Amino acid sequence: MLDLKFVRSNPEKIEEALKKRGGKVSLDSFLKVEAERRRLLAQVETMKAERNAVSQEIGKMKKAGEDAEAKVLEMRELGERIKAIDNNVKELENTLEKELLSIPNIPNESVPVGLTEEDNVEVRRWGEPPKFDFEPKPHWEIGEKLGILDFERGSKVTGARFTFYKGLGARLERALVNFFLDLHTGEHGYTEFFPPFMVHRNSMVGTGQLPKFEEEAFKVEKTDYFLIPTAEVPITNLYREEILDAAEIPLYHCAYSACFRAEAGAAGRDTRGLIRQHQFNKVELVKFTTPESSYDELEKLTNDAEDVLKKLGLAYRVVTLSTGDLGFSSAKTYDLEVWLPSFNTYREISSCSNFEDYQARRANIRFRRGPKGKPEFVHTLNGSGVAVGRTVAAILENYQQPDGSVIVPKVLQKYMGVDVIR
RNA sequence: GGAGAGAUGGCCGAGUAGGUCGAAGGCGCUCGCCUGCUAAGCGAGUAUACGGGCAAAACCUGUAUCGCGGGUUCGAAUCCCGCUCUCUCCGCCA
Repeated sequence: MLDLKFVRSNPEKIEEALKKRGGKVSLDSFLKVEAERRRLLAQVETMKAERNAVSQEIGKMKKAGEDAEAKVLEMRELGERIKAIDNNVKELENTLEKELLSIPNIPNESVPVGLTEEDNVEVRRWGEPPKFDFEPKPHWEIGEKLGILDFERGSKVTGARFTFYKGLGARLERALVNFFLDLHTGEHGYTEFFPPFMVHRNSMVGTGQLPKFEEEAFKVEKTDYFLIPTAEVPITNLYREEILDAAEIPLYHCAYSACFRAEAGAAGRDTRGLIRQHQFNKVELVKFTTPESSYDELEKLTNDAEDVLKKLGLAYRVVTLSTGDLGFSSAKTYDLEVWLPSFNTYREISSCSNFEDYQARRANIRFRRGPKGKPEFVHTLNGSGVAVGRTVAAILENYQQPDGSVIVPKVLQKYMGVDVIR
């Protein structure tokens, strides 16, 4: 959410930013409503001031045994008018809040301007895509053949885009979760959390999934709970409505969670394999920082995620998302894309973003620089560290052998207990 | 799921026959004084949001906030209704 005062005084900046994102939005009506709100607010607050003063007088008069009936009647009538205007103001505020919650974040200056992912800018590459002297297979074929992935039974038991992992497949998934968490807690300084997998509506609003993208989320019937689409939601909302000490931040948190996504509008895309599931596992990195350090922290966070792929020996590249491809709440995002032989291209496996104070304002997460400091909004960041299912896909495809077996990357061998899946 | 108790400022904690309570007191914290050092002591200050004044900061001023929402009333931390959460006991359960 953007600062109302900022919107009020810089509407052209916001309109420009929205345009860069590919929307065309005018703030004219918003500003008109906002001006009306302030007009009415000033009016009703003056009336309340009078009521407070006179009510106090009435109290004194009654105590003194005087007749205050005339003033009581007067105030009764004033009260009616106050109530009417109050309702009016509340209505306008609801309208404004709804609008405000639907305005995306303003992209950072350094974000390349463009309307699609074609306009994303590659920042760097690491590693060499493997060369095969045989026709490499897609991971779903490798997995099925090895008997470690069962897509058909996933569909039978639950539905499309759900999968069973079996044997060393299940173990590989678990090994990756442990490896990711051990790496981030052991070498990168993150504190591990295990969050709830459901959150209430306000938390979803806090990180920006709601109100605009409700059709993307799974709602739990008979409750106000949603299945989390990422651990970003519970972890970022950890400190909602809190004021942190400056000495406490930056906070580095990481968490494993299952992630649930309706993938509305993705029909027909990536229908095979592990790339796009309704349920997948992910280890998420979340940071709470000061405003002045958040962009340095974004670089570090991205490096932390990259370290996972380096240690696994998977070729990847880093791209800066263009304004048009940027997520709703993000000011700047780097995507890590891992090489997938069957796609003959790089595919997203991690997304690392700086939200600046956009989520912090929605979730009301602040910090204080000192005993006399005014509360300020923190900056929040997060990134996948990394998506587990897609990593399984990448390992199966990049480490496949002519005989259909798959070599286990060195760092995973102690978790797997074997060095080859066959 | 049943019964009961509770929710007040950074923390603890007073405050119900409704009025001068944004809220006593204590702790903590900040600044100053005092004191060989430390500790102790003394004094002052110490919530947030949204408006208005101001180019802006400082500052001044108004409104709102005693879990959340609504109601009664000239006036609500105090009365009424609904909800949420916490604690205790019982039941159930991995």
